[in-house]
Amino acid sequence: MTQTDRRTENLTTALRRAGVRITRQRAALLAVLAEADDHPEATELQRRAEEVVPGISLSTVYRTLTELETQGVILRHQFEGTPARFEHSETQHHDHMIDVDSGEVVEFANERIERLQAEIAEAMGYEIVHHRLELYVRKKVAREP
Amino acid sequence: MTQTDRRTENLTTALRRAGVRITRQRAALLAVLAEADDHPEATELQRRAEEVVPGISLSTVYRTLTELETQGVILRHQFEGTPARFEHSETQHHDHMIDVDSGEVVEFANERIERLQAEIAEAMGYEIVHHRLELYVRKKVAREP
DNA sequence: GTCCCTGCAAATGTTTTGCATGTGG
DNA sequence: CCACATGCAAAACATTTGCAGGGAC
Repeated sequence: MTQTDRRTENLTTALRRAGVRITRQRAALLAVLAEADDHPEATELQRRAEEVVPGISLSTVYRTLTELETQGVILRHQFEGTPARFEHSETQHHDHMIDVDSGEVVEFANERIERLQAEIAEAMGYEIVHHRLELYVRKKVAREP
Repeated sequence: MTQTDRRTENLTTALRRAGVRITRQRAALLAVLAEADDHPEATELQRRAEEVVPGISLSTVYRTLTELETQGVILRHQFEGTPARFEHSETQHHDHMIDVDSGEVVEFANERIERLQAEIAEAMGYEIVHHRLELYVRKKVAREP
């Protein structure tokens, strides 16, 4: 049993305890999400899940993603100009850089930025519920052409 | 002549030079945008513009907003869970805090965060095209109830 | 007068929902 | 078994677009 399988198993148990039935469709999506190290959108997740559950409908994919988001299992990102993209939330908090040319998503974390954000909110009488930091970037060329 | 009027007039001239015809609809939207100190969405801008140009269509509003964004006159923000919201871009760069309870948008600027972002991108071989920092916040209560 | 712009209606793309049927626990 | 999940089709929603007529310059 791989570590990913074990993680998925624990998750499944936790979800069941939370009253979420683990159907074939949901199990497939959980597996797909656990394996994914990119940030796929709903249709891509459907495509990947179909290898296990042919005919899984897009509505079910969306309904499941919403449920998993509610349960805190996954994160939904709305980057500019694309459908929502998803990732499992078992990793450390991080923000995203999006390569505007390739669409590739790179994760990064910076403790100082996090702290500054909290301070700013605090100073204005607010507390942060969540935040969103996205850097839309382009690969640097060694020298101007 | 107010300062807002003067700004709008200069803008109009600049846009005309850029080959953008200033129709009644566009003039109305420019005026509405210049006056607005909030972050209205397209339908709200249509509502406000209708006081000057009754019957202005939503397509025209969207088309104009896209054009003005291209010309660098306005900024389009896609906050979570709402249609796009717009603001004129004549002010200093800033980021946004969104009160999740009221939907109110508060602007803030922080030079250190800006610098950190640039450094992070730089360190990973990228340059920032643009970025997006949104703090979804809640008003702090003096003491837990 | 010439293009560009407008309004309308229809299309688009993503996501949600109503309903009859299927199935996990 | 039965409450909840699914698939399908249709709706919802924000935004864009094709087209015929109108207006800025």
